[in-house]
Amino acid sequence: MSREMAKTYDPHGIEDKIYERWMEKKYFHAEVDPSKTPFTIVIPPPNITGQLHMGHALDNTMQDILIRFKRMQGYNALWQPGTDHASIATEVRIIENLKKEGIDKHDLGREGFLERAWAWKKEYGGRIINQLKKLGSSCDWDRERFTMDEGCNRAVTEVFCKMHEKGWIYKGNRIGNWCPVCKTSISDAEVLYEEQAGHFWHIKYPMIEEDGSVSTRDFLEFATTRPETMLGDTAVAVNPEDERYQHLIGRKVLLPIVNRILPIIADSYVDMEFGTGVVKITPAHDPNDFEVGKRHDLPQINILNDDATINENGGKYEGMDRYEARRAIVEELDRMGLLVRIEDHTHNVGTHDRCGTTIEPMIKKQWFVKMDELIKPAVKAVQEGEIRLIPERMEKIYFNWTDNIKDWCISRQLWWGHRIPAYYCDACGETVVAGEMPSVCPKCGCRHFTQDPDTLDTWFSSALWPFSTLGWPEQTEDLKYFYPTDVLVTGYDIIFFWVIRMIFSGYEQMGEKPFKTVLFHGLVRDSQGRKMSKSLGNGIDPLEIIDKYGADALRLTLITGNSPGNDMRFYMERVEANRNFANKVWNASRFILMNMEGKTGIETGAEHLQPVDKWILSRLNNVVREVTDNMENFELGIAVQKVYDFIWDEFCDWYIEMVKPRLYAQDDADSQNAALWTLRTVLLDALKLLHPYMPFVTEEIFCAVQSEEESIMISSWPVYQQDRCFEKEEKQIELIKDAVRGVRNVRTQMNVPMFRKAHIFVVSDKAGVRDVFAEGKLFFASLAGASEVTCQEDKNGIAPDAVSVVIPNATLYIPFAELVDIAQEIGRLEKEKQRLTGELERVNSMLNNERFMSRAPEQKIAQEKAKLEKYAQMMAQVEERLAQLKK
RNA sequence: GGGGUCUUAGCUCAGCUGGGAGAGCAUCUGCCUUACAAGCAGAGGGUCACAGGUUCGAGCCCUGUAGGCCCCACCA
Repeated sequence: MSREMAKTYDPHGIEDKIYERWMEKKYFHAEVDPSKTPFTIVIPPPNITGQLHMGHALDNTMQDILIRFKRMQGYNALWQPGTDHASIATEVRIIENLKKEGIDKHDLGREGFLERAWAWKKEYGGRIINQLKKLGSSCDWDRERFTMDEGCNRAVTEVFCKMHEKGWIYKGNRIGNWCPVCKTSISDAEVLYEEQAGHFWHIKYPMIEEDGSVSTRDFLEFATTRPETMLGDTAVAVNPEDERYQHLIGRKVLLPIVNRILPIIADSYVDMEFGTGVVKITPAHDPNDFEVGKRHDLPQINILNDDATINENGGKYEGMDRYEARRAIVEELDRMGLLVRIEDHTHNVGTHDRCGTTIEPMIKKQWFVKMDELIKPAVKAVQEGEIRLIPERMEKIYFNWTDNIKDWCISRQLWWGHRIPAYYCDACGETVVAGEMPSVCPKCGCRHFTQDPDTLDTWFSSALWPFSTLGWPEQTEDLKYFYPTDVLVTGYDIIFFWVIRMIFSGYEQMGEKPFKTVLFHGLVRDSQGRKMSKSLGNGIDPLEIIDKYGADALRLTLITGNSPGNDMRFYMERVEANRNFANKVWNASRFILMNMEGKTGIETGAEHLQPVDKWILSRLNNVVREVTDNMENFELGIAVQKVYDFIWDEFCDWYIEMVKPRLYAQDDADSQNAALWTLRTVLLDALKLLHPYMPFVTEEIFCAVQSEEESIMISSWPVYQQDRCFEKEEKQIELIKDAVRGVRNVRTQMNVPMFRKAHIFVVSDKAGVRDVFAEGKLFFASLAGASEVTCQEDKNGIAPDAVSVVIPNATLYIPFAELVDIAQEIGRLEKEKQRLTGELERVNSMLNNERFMSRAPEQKIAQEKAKLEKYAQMMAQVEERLAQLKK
């Protein structure tokens, strides 16, 4: 039955071997089965550029725990895996690589570039999948999907066309965030604001006199952080309430350098308190100014090229980089005497989250998704509890976003991604949105079209992931059966990017929520609380941890001491502690196997249970119920902590120790069988509870102990059993545990490492208590380290110098002479006496030394005198005890 | 400016709907007891940030104060 088990658990080799067997047996695979209830999780698809990091490890461990738990509970558990094309992240990486070869993406052309991209996907796309496998993830790999595979492409096109038809996708001229390096627009969510030291340039524009001439005396002063944008100014604004400027509203100023006449307008957007209360308005290069411009019907003058150099509207500055132009313009203004002063000013600058470039607000024609209607069911779902967010506070963050929702810019000027299914007639320019290139223009009959060159935001396809992976837009059996999914596990950092968009997409396309629960986790930080990042070099590679300590230890570390939505710090010490736990479980199992070896009557054990056996079974029963409850409520860390404590503390440190005398004695087969049956039963159930967290070590042991069920991962989850509830025995054993702890305390206090012989008298006026000890004599004595236990009603016959231990309803007495191994104790005391003699001599000689007494500070003398007293006292005690013992 | 969150043992953190103050690591003491020294048995260590309030009772609920972290918006 048992194979050779090493003294120390070594995950090397074992994990891979087990994972292979699971794969071969197809345990991860789920098929539609109407007789079973489905439980579905769809993986947050990792980027194909990705390498497994701690965030993935945490995210996927949580999912794997839930999936394994539900699978064991008898659900038809599907964990749908796949990867994300990660449009811009991947494109940036490929461009970097091309750069190393000295190639620009435009040299390759669109087709050539895409070829490279697909080659990249082929080479690296599978890497992270293999890394997920090392972690033990029980995904249904037969169903692996990719956001740009055929099915997902169909889903994307379908959604785009449907929503366009509905008028919810539109193309508009809007001011948006432009990255001059990536040369693409990006959504608001992709902008990171950084505080940067900059300047505040105070500039004045000359007023235009009533007669149309340029004033040489009157100027209007304002401040700006981006002086170069003045090339695109089309107005100057003041607050309509501002008394200082009331009289100027409606008059005009001259825009220097460009020599354009600008109106002075009134708009409440202007803050009277800030700066001079005057703002230059550049509708084409500032989002606020854009809005002001629309309100006042101002012209929009774009002054920048796509690479942020000045365009033809910048006159002599054409071709200059934005920052160069800034310098030059400031100089020129200074020469003209229009520069008032320069202040230092730190302000927030928007940067592109992928490349760090300062973004430039630009007016571009982009595709947008209209959000106001679309978002409604998504708000309602969370409000009404149709979708549950864990922890609950995420709802506030969720609503904070939905309440301030803006239309979603979905077009990107990139090549790697889903190309927008819009076609423009070469002859008349008519736009046709369709699943494929139209053959004839509905307007002019021309047969030549050009497809929109832009691709979609990468989150557009991710938003469809919960149903596109199940076959949508086809109405497949999988879709009907597995959708809506049950839980989504993800980090709170992508709640806006992804979670919300999946929710509204699910309602819009499927008419049904994409998942019932969203379980959020936080970031995994380093031991100093810093975000793990490549630039800091403080990232810990999960694969290295797995290699050194095993996936089980890593998984446990990520799950314990962590609660939903909170960040956690990663400590190597905790990995070690959890590796030790795996080893503990291993050794307990080894012990049980060794004792089961060659025994035949174990199955009859259930008929002869003793109180201790009932105690541990009852405790297990409670743990089963609590752990199951915790897991149903997604309290994974709490659940596994309970399993950990049960196994280590109650099962190993108490039950196994209590049962040893019965296993070693050869005279009572019934008792021994009962113990072995209980050991095996408790071990197997405990392993099952632990399996979702530590799949490998539990499987390895399970297979060694048990051959009836072929794998722990498809075994059935333990359930609470009424007939395993033994309240009376629980109380009894708790009493004995108290007694044992009490005796051990005495032993430590009296410095008696081991009793050679000790007689413990249990005195209680309650017959029931005496019976408990009488019955548990054997293991009580063994745990307390006594050779004999006597239970009696009163103190009669107990030596007067006995040491007492008080527990509820009873007092234990240990005769002093028996407690102490006299020879050993005398030896110890002699040694102590010797030491004290030495100390006393030293102190005495000090205090008798005249020079010391005259020179040492009083404090020091007092100190030494106190010592003298203390030592003398100790000496007296030692001598007294020695005398007592020698008698 | 708006919102969130945290402050519990030396360190890192659990503590669900209010009733026992906990874990891991670290520290100290004693043990090579035939499953495990990656172990066993003990011990020390906390006015649960501060101030009020609700309650028979508060780490947990309410108000305020101080400090830390995060998200959103972004004032030219």
